[in-house]
Amino acid sequence: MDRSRSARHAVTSRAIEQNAVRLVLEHGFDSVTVDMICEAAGISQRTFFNHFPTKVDAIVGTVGPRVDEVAVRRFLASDSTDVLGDLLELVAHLAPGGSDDPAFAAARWQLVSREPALLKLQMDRMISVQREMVEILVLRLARHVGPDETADEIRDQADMLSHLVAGMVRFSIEGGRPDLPPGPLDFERTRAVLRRLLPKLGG
Amino acid sequence: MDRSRSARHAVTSRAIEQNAVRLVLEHGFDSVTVDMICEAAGISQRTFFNHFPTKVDAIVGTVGPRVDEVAVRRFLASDSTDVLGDLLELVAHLAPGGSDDPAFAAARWQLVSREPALLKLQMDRMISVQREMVEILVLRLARHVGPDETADEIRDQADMLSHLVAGMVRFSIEGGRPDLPPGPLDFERTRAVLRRLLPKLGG
DNA sequence: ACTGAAATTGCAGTTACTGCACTAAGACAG
DNA sequence: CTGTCTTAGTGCAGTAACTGCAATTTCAGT
Repeated sequence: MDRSRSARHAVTSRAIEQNAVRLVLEHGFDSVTVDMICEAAGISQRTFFNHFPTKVDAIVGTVGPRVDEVAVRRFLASDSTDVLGDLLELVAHLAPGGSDDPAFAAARWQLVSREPALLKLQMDRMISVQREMVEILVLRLARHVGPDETADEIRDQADMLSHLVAGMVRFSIEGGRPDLPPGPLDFERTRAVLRRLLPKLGG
Repeated sequence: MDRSRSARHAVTSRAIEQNAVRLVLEHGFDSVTVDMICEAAGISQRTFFNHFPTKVDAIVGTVGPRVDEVAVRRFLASDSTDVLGDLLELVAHLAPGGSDDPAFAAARWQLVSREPALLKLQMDRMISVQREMVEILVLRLARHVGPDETADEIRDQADMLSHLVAGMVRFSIEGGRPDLPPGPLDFERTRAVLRRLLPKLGG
C-alpha cells in the first residue's frame, strides 16, 4: 500500500499546525513569522507553503466550521412554531472544522478568539456555513409557505434569514459586555435579547 | 498663510487616489502594483506610503461610509411603529465617506462592487457605522422600554438590532439573484422579504 | 537671503508568498 | 535485488507590500 506517503504528509502537516498554534499562543500572531514555525517544525519554508497556502491557514486550519448533521435533522423535524429558537439551537451545535484532536481544536478556538484579526477571518469562514444554512432554511420555511408565495420568494426569505442568523452569531461573539470566555457562546442571552427586541419591530 | 503646504499634501493624495482607482478599474486589483500607481502619479513609493497606510486604502479611501445626519433626525423623530421600515430608510441614506467629487465617488463604488476582495473590505468598514448605529438605536428603543427593563438591556437590544441590520444590508448587497447593479441598493425588496419572513419566526 | 518645518525621497531591510529545478526516499514491477 | 516511478521535501531566486531611517528638497514666514 502507498499509505505511508500520505501518512508522512499528514504527519508533517500536523507538526506545522501544532507548532504554529503553540507559537502564536505564546508570542501573538504578528510576532510569529513563517520562518519561526518552520524552524520549530524542522522543515523548510518551501515545505510549509506546500502544505498550507497561507500563514493563517496553518494557524486556524484550512476548513471552516460545519453544521452538525444530527442537529440539522432535529431542526428539520421540530414541530415548534418557535423557528428562531430552533435556529439558535442549531447554530449552537456548530462544530469546529476538520480537527480530530479535541484539545488541539480547543487551543485553536482559544487562539482565534484572542486575536482579533483571526476572529474576523473565522467569521468570514462562516459564509460557507451560511450557504449550507440557506439550503436547510429553505426546507424548514417551505412548511410555512403562504398561498401566493413562489419558491424564489421562499429562497429569498431563507437567504435573508441566514444573514440575520449570521448577525445573531456575531452578536453572540462580540456583542454586549466585552467578556468573551473562549468557551461556547452564550446563546441563551442572545435568545433573551431577541425575545425582548422582536415585538418592538413589527409594523 | 501656511495653507499651501497642506494643500500640496492634499493634491498629492488626490493624484494617488485617482490614478489608483483608474488603474484598478482598467487592470483589476491584483494586476496593479503600488509601483505602477506611483509611476502614474509621478511620486516615489515611499511617498505613497506616507499618504496611505496600505494599497487598499488608496483605492477605496481611508474613511468608511457615514450615516446622513438629516436621515438620523428623521429616524429619531418618526412616530411610526414600523421601526424596521424606518431603520431601512435610515440605512438607505448611507453616504459614501470622505469624497467631495461625486463622479470620483461613483467610480470608487463601481470599483468596490466589482472586486470581491474590496467589497468584503468595504463591508468590514461598516462596523464603524454599526457603532454609530447602536447609539442611535438606543435612543429610539428607549421609547419602547418595558416596565422592568434596564438601560443595559436596552443597549443589548440596540446592539443586537445593529447586527441584524448589518445582516439586512449584506442581504441587500449580495443576497438573492446575482444581479448587483453598482447603483443604490434595492431596499424595497429587502423590506418585502422581511415582511413575509418575520411573521414566520415568532414563538 | 535665511530658517525651520513639512513634503518628499532613496535605500536597505523584513515578511509573506511563488515558480522552477532539483534531490531524497519509499513503493512497486520485473 | 535492481531499476523505475511517484511524491515529499529542498534550495534559490524573485516579487510585492510595507517599514525605519537618514537625507534632501521645498517653501511660508521672518
